[in-house]
Amino acid sequence: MGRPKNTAQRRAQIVEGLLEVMSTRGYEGATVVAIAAAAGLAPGLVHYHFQTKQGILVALVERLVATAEARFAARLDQGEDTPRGRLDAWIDAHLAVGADADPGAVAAWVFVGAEAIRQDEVREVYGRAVASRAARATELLEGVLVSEGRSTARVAELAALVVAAVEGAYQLGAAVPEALPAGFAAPSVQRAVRGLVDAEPEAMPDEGGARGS
Amino acid sequence: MGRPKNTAQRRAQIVEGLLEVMSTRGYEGATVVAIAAAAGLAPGLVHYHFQTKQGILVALVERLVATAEARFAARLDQGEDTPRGRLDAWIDAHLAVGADADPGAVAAWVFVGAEAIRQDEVREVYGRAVASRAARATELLEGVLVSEGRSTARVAELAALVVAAVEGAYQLGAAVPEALPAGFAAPSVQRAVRGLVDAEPEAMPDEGGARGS
Amino acid sequence: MGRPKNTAQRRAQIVEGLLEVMSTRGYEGATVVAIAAAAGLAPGLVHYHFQTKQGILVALVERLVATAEARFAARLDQGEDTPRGRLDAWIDAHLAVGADADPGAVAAWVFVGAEAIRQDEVREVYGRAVASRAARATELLEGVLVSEGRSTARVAELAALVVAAVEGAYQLGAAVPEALPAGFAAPSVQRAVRGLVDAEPEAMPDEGGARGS
Amino acid sequence: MGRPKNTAQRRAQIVEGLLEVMSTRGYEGATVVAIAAAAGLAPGLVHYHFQTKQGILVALVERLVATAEARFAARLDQGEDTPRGRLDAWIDAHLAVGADADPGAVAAWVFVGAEAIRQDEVREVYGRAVASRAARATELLEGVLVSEGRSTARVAELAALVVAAVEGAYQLGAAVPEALPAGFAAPSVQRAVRGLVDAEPEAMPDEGGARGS
DNA sequence: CATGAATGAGAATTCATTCAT
DNA sequence: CATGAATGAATTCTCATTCAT
Repeated sequence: MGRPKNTAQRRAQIVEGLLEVMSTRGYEGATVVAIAAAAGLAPGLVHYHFQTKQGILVALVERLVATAEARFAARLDQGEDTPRGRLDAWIDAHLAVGADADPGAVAAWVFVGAEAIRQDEVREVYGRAVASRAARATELLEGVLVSEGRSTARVAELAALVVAAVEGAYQLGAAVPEALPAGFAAPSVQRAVRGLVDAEPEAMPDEGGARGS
Repeated sequence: MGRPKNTAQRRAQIVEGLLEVMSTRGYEGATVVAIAAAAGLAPGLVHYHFQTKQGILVALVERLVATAEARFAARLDQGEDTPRGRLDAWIDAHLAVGADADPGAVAAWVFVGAEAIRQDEVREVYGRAVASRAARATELLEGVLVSEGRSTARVAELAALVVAAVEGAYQLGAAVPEALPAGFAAPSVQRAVRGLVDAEPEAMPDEGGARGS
Repeated sequence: MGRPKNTAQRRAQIVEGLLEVMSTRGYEGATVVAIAAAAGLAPGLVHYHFQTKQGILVALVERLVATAEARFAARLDQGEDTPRGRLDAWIDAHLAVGADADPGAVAAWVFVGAEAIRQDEVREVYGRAVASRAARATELLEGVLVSEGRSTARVAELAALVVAAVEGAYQLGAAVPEALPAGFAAPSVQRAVRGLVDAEPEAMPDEGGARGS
Repeated sequence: MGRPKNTAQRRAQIVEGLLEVMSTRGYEGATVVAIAAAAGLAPGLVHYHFQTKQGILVALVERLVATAEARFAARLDQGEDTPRGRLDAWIDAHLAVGADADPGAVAAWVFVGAEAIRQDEVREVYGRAVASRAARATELLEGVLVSEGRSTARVAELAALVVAAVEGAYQLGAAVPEALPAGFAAPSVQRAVRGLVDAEPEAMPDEGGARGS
């Protein structure tokens, strides 16, 4: 009785519409009418499924985070299951330009980052995404450091650096891709991380023992 | 006879007004009326000195670039005049949070980066700024690599990484500063760069000889 | 399901609003707010149905042309069906001040003519209107000339003169009606056209024969 | 003592500036800054010599009228001194496209005519110009009619028709010159007037006698 | 749920006019 | 007289949101 709800699908459609429009026009430039058109829906429907435009943006952040995590999971399944392999998979998931790359998503993410400065609700969800990403990077880096007998004292700092480099690569890639050297992407950062890990001092017996045993 | 021109001063005032407003409200949120108010001017005057709002943004990019370069120059004068000292001065000029730090400028720069995706004229001037920054980073890194007998083969890649990390640090610092570990800034990156340099292979006799002799 | 479209009706309303306001205030003086008020609509609605104000003007030109043609058709139905009767009907349709006269439309048409000098799109549609009017005048004059055994060599020139006189009468009638002698209008021009036709030389046997037999 | 006044020259310069700008952009489009630029003056000077922009328009009307009258006077000096010669000279002065023709002035005059509908002060001076033109046309036509022994009963109507045709030719010539047949101008109207004169009935003995004695 | 019209508060930009120098 | 900056009201156009159908 009654028609089956299709709310979830409609919401997803609208979020994709925002992603599409926002990747070239930014958040302010993504009018509700344009979002609806990109989603193939009538404008009025947008506000039936989302109370405000900001709500779509929040949903988009979650969608972008989920996609990146899915990419990581997919790469984990294919790659070597070593600490370094896992870290490389994570970097690759975030920077690769392979088949599942999405330049539009990169641009959209940059706009999300800018909106996070202005809108509290966006800041919150963006902050959670960054924090979760940093936590994952920390965990993966720690695995590598421990497995190579290095000190983990500075792991948070290293993770922050990696996350910052990823965000910065998004920004540059979206705005001025020609400014990046040809082939700059995952391999560059993977190599760099290797250098950073090697630069860490060896672990104190205690430290290594505490975690490794 | 006649009234003296004061365009240069007024333009500077207006640019500062945009910087002030934009650092918290973004570019779209920086209305001409708000800019004028921040500059202490009548709204109509803004368009007497700038044809369009975009023109103010372009002028702001130039102002931000010039300020960063002045900070670098100032640090060069105080620091050690060694390849590493110069590189550290550059990083410090771009990431330090000292007396001449300007959090507003950081946020504004992030918004500039986002606008560069949408507006061709902004992309152009932003692209020039990034390219010049990358060129400077390349030059300084090359100095360090050569002085330490390392290969310069990957210097462009390293420079891009450093520039990306700086942009990313701006983004994170402006939007979610609490996500960065306490004290994350210039020293972190300086340390990391040291690690990256050390990770580079030793220069081939030819290469090193050509430069080192 | 869904809300029915009413664009055609709203557009017509808005065009009438422009006609009303423009007839006394001109095109520049017809602000979108004034047009909306005259149409009994909210200002924002105007730009929902027309992308630009110029678009309303173009639609108005079409409306004015259509009205004049309808007046001509109506007079054709009532009058004698002779070449001269048709020509007189046309002149009357364009210059009469009877029950279906519209002084506002005359003033609006003058403003349209002025805008045609400045705006390409208006020039285009105004040019089409003038050309079609001239073509009709040519056709009707030719009918009269042939039926009276006159040469049609100068028919284009005569038609241009008649069209110019009509445009000029609009201009004078709208701006300085007191400058026109009492009763100046259709009858004057009809009489004058009669004189012009009579002043044409008789048709060459060939010419007359081809058409007149 | 003191510098010599150059007010008259400056006013003339400004009027020419308005003429130049207005001929392509219309009256509203002729901003004070643009007028000043066309006149080679500083914007502030304009309002020193004219209280309002409308004042410049009024002066322009006078300038255009004076120019046309000067053209007529010049042609009178060269042509035959017969009633028909004088009438032809007048038509030629108003419609010729010879060396002293000024397409810009024609367009400007059309804009003046439109402004006359909206602005009382312009209507007044435009009305005077039209009335004086009609009076002159009446006088010249009357001369021809009398000299050819025609009734002058309808002279006012004929004069109005000629003046209307001239205004209409300005309108069409300025907006859609391609709509006029090649060579349409003074000769066409001169020929037409000849036809109109011939179509007038012969004068009653009284009428002719009253004026001719 | 869906459609598309309606609202009204701004947004950037323009500009005649004024005025300090 | 001359210069060019300053003012502020008005203009077109945009758009998130609401709502009738």
